[in-house]
Amino acid sequence: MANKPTDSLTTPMCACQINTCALCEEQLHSSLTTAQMCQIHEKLIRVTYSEHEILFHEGESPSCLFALRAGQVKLTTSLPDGRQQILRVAVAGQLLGLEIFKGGHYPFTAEALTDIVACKIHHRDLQQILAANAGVSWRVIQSLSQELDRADILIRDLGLKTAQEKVSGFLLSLIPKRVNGNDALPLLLSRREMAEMLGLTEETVSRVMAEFHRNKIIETGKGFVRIPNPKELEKLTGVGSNLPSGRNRSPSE
Amino acid sequence: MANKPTDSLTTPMCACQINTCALCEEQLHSSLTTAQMCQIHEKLIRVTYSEHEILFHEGESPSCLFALRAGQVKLTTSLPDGRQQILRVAVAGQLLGLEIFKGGHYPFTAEALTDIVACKIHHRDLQQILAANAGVSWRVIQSLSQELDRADILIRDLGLKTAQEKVSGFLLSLIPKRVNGNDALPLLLSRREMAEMLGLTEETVSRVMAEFHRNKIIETGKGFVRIPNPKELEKLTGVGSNLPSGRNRSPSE
DNA sequence: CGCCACTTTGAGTAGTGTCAATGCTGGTGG
DNA sequence: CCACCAGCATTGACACTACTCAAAGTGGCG
Repeated sequence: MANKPTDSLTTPMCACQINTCALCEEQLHSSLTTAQMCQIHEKLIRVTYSEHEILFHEGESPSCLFALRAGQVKLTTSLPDGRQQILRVAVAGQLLGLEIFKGGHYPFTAEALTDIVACKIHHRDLQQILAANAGVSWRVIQSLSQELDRADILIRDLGLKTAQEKVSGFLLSLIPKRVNGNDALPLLLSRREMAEMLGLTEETVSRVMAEFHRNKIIETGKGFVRIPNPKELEKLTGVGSNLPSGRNRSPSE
Repeated sequence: MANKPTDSLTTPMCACQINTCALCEEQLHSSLTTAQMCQIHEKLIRVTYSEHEILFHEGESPSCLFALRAGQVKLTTSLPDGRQQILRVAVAGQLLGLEIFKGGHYPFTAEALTDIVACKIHHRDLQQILAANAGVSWRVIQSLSQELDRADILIRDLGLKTAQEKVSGFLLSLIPKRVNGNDALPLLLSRREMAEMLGLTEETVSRVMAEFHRNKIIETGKGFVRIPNPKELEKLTGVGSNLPSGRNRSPSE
């Protein structure tokens, strides 16, 4: 198995489009019959959004869950006075809106950072599917588990790190798994948005980035960053064990 | 050292203990046969821990998932230099260690804040159970969904709130749903631990608490707080729409 | 060309962290 | 029983990070 997520193989064995949706990728093929998958696909609705469009607002009554196929979505929550926090950025392959299972309202606003392709599904439809297909449940559980893990890392960084550490950690997170040293990395977030993610102000982010630039640790440009030597940045993240001056005292003697 | 797995087998309808474990409460009864439930219970191991005992350490290879039956557990992660962050406090009824489904290692340390009673289950056993019982999967999904929701709230608070707002928000979170006005609420966290949860220092927490005390907003004592008039605190949390001076500028023009 | 959004830079300061000293409390052992 | 100690909490003086306010630079687009 392990066929490419691209629509490569894609023998559309039925009216629906097998193999084209995040909810139905590799890991499900083994556990579902074709009939089951078609049944699922009947409930899926292909949708697209343009950059800056809102998928849904915080506080709205949830109806649908999304499986992102292409593009990135920014998830934000805010305090009543307008201060805004980016919770995470969802990328292709991730599920979005899983929080609705707890009932209540969407706990955040979802805004397209790029043009988006997604499959959405009514959450009661999904609930039925979950009841019938352990494989889908398993996929959902893994997805949630990973989101929670990412959330925990952000909590740690927000709680413990200095501005420098936050920014360098964020920049490092842009580097894809397969390290190809010197490429320019796309940076979809503005300074303000980076600030909203890291619990800083845009001026602080800008200053830290400028300093990194001066020190030849990064090269900046509109919509991208280049990180010639990630090791340099790692020394500044706090997770690389050495730090010049932590914001919170270290409890280790 | 750590655990004393008191495999106390007691009571009900079959050899296993129906109705006594968080994994198997009300919502499951409808969807599982007694036989199925017994099958699950066979895999569960009743364990107890004393206050301050460690259930597992960050970075350890995960073997088990826990369902908390009684007591509270503090989940912490830290940077290599020792700075420590409390991610959340798990209470009775919650599942603990769900993050292991993503594979890898425990992403946090779990330490008993009180004496603990829990059921633990090997994660491959649970995986089998999940594959066979949609009802259990559903329960796990809901639990994860709720944890994620709580994590998001902490992210928001860490990113946006001032020290005052953080502390008042934390204090309000101690009030149980069923409001019984003037009772003393148990406070299991020390000042240091509150600080580790809120991204502050213990001195700052202490000062804010002292100020609240001076202003007659709270009464403090060893191991408890009293909040005579929660409305007063709500005015200081930032979620109550009015705030004297937010730390981050409000982007709302 | 001029407008607008975004970014950068500067000067000043509020809010927290840091360091240090003291007080309080509960447990331990002589 | 009390003296001692260790851990937690409080308080003060001071330092410094990151925020605030302000102004100017940059680049895209009608």
